[in-house]
Amino acid sequence: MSDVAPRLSIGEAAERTGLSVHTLRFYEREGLLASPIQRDPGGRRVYHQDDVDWITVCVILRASGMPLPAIRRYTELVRAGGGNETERLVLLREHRERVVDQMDQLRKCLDLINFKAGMYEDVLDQLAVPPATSADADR
Amino acid sequence: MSDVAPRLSIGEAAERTGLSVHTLRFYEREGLLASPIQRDPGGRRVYHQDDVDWITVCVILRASGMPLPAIRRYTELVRAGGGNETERLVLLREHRERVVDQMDQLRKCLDLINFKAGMYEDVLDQLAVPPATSADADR
DNA sequence: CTAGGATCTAGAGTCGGCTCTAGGTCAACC
DNA sequence: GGTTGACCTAGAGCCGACTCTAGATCCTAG
Repeated sequence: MSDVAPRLSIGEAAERTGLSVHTLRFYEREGLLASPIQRDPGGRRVYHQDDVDWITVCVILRASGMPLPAIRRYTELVRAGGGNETERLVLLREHRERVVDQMDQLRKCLDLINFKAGMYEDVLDQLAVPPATSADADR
Repeated sequence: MSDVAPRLSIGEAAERTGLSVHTLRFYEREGLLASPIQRDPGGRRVYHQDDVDWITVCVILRASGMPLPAIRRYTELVRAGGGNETERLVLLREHRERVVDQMDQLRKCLDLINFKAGMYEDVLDQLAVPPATSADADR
C-alpha cells in the first residue's frame, strides 16, 4: 500500500484529465465540479481521485457535445444528493437522444466519405493500370 | 415533365438545405460553394439543383465537425477539376479518421449514460416497489 | 402607383468555450 | 537569500461559426 488517496496538484490533475490547468480552473468557476476542491495551507488546489473521476465524466459529456450549462445542471443535481434521480434521468435521457442523433449524422457522413473516396480511388486506379490497357483491348 | 432544372431563390434554397439565408450568403463569401451562384437580371441569386446538392454535402461535412477551412480546401480541389484526386482522397481520409474518433467518443458517452441511467432507474425502482417490502422480510 | 415582402451588400454583433495575461504568492533548491 | 517554477485571482482576449442590422433595391399584387 502506497498511493492511497493521492493528493494531486492542479498540474497533475490536468495531466490525468487531459484538460489544461486553465480549463480546470475555468470549469470550477463555471460550477462544473461536484464537490468544492480542497486547498492546501498555501491556498493551492488539492485534487483527489473523486475529483479526477468527476472531471473525467465532465470531459466525456463535453466530448459528446453536452453544453456547459447542461453539465452544470446535472452537477447541481448530483451535488444536491439523493432524491432527484428522476430529474437526473431526464437530463441524461435528453442527452442520450442528442448523442444518438449525432451518431446518425456521423454515419451519414461516413457513408458520404466512403462513397466519394471510392470514386477517387477508382479514378486513380484507372490512371495507374493503363500502361498496357489500350493494347490489351486489341488482342 | 415540369420542374426540370428548377431555378430557386435563396429562400427556397434555404428551405431545402436547412440553412438560413444568412448562412447561405455567409458560406458563399467563405468560398464553400463549388461553382459561382448565378444571378438573375435584378442581381438576385439563382440556385440550381447542383448548388443545392453541393451545399447538402457541405452541411453533412459540417455536421460531422469538419471546420470551414477544410471544407473550403476540399471545395477548391473540386472547383479545380480533375487531376487532384489524390489530394481530395487525403482530405477525406483525414476527416474520416476524425469522424471515427468522434463515433468512438460518442459510444463511450453512451455507455456512461446507460450506466448512470441504469443506476438511477434502480434507485427509482427501489422506491416504487416497497409498499410491501419490509413487511415481506418478516415472514 | 404604392405598399409589402424578399432580396441585396457591407459590416457589426453574439455566443460558447476556452485561453491567456498581469501581477502577485509560495516552496524548494543551490 | 536569491532564483526558479508551479500556483493564485481577476479579468481580458480570441476563435469559429454563425446571426443580425441598416439602408438600398426590386418584384408583385391591389
